[in-house]
Amino acid sequence: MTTLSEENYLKAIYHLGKQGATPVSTNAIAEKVESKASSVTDMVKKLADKNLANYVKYQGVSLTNKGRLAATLVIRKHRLWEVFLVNKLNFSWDEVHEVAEQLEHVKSLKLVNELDAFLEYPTHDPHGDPIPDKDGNYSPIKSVNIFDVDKGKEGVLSFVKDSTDTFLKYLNKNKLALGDTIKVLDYEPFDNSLTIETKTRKMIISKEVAQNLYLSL
Amino acid sequence: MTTLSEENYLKAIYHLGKQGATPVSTNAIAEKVESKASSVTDMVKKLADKNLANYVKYQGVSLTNKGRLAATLVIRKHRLWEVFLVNKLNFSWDEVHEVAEQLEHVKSLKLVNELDAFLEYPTHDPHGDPIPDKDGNYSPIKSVNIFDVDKGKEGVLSFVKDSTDTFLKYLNKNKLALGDTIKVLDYEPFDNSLTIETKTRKMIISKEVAQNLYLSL
DNA sequence: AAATATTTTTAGTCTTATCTAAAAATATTT
DNA sequence: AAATATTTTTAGATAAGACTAAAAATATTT
Ligand SMILES: [Mn+2]
Ligand SMILES: [Mn+2]
Ligand SMILES: [Mn+2]
Ligand SMILES: [Mn+2]
Repeated sequence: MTTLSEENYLKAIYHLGKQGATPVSTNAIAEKVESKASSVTDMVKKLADKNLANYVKYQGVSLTNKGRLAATLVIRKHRLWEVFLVNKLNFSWDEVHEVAEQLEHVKSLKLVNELDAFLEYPTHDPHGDPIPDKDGNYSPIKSVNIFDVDKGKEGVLSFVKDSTDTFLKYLNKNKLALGDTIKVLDYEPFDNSLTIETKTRKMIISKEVAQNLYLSL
Repeated sequence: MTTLSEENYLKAIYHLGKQGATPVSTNAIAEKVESKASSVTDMVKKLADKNLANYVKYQGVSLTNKGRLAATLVIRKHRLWEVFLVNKLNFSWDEVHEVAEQLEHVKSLKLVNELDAFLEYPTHDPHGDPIPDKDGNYSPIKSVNIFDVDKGKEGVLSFVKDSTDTFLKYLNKNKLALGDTIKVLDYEPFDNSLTIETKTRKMIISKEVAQNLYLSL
C-alpha cells in the first residue's frame, strides 16, 4: 500500500524525468512537492525500500517498473476525476486540479474502472493531457507547439502545457478553449509574439502564452 | 480545517449520542473508531480546543453546534457518494461503504453541492439512511421496524439498520432489496421469527434479521 | 589543482495520531 | 461504607512525515 505522501512523490519523479526513467535530483523533487531537500532524501529511501524507486546516494532517483505503474495509476485517477468534474459536475477547467489532487488518492480499483466506463473511456483530460489505461499506457501526444505551425496554417487547440489556474483564467478571459480552431497569421521576431485568428476574432499572444499552446493539425 | 481523523471522531460522537446531543463515553468512541480509550481522550481534547466538542473530564463528550454541523457535512458527503456509486457506477449496496469512507473526506463545497444536484437531490442513501442538506437538516425516518407491523399488513422496505456487508449479502442472497413490498404473515413467539411474503415468495426471517428491517406503510 | 559554491545527506526536533502501562476517578458489589 | 471492579486519564513511547542546521559530497570557478 502506498501512502498519500508516497504517491505524491511518485508523481513528481514520474513527471520530472521522462516517465521516471531518467534520474531526477533531490532539489527538483523538493520543489515539485513543495517540501525541503532533506525530506525528499528520507522519502526516497522509503520508496527504494518498497521497490518503487532506484536510489543511489548523490546520484538522483528514478522509478522502478513497479513505481512507474503506481505513478501512472495515480495520474490516471487524477485525470479521470478531472474529466468527471468538468463533464458531469459543471466545474470549469481552472477549478478541477485541487479537487483532483484529493480524489486521486482514493483507493478502489473498481471505482477507477467504473468511473472510466461511466465517462465513456475518455482519452484526454480537460487540459489535453492523455489518460493512461489500466496498464499505465497511453498514446503519445501528437499535437505540436503553436510556434511550430507554419504561418497561414491552422489547427485545433488540443493541449495546454501549463494548467495553473492563472494561465487557464487568462485563456477563459480571452475566449480560448480546448477544441477551438486557431490559425497562425503572423510571427513577430522582436518579442516572439504571434498573431492568431480564432472563429470569433484576431488577437496577439505573447511568447509566454504561445509556449503553452499545442495544436493538432 | 478538520483533519481526516477529527472527522471520523466527530461522526462517531454524532452517531453514538442522538446527533451528538447526549454525552458519549470514551470507551464507546474508542470502539467505534477502532482505537484505544487513551487515544480518544487526546483527540477529544483537541476537538474541545477547536470548539467542536463539549468535554468534561470523566463525564463524556458531546458535540457543539459547530461540531454537529461538521459531522453532518461528512455524513452528507458519505451518503451522497454512496448514491453516486450505486446509481452511476454499478456498485451494489454492500460494496459502497469502504469507498465512501474515503470519499467523505474530500474537501470542496462545490463538489458536494454539484454532486447533490447531479444525483438530483436524493433524500436517502442506498441503505435508506437520510441525506442531510447543506445545513445538516433532514426529515426524520418515518419507517417502522417490521416487528411493529401488524399481521396481514404490508409495507415497503425502506431502511436497513445494519449496513455491514455481511447483512447486506444475506439480503442479496435472499432477494430482499430496498423498495420491495413485504407483507407480514405470521409471528412465532418461540424464537421471535417472522414469516413474510414478498412479490416472489414466502420466507421465514429470524429475530436478528427482523430487527434490522424497516418498512414504510 | 585549489578554492569556492552548490547540492545532498545526516543529525536532531517537531507535530499528529497512535499505542501500552500505570495512576486516578468513578461505579458496582458485597 | 468498604472493598472491588471498571472506566478514564496521564505519562511516556513510537512511527510517519515534515523541518532546520551542520556535515559531507559533488560541481564549478579561478
Ligand atoms: Mn490536474
Ligand atoms: Mn489535468
Ligand atoms: Mn456507509
Ligand atoms: Mn449508507
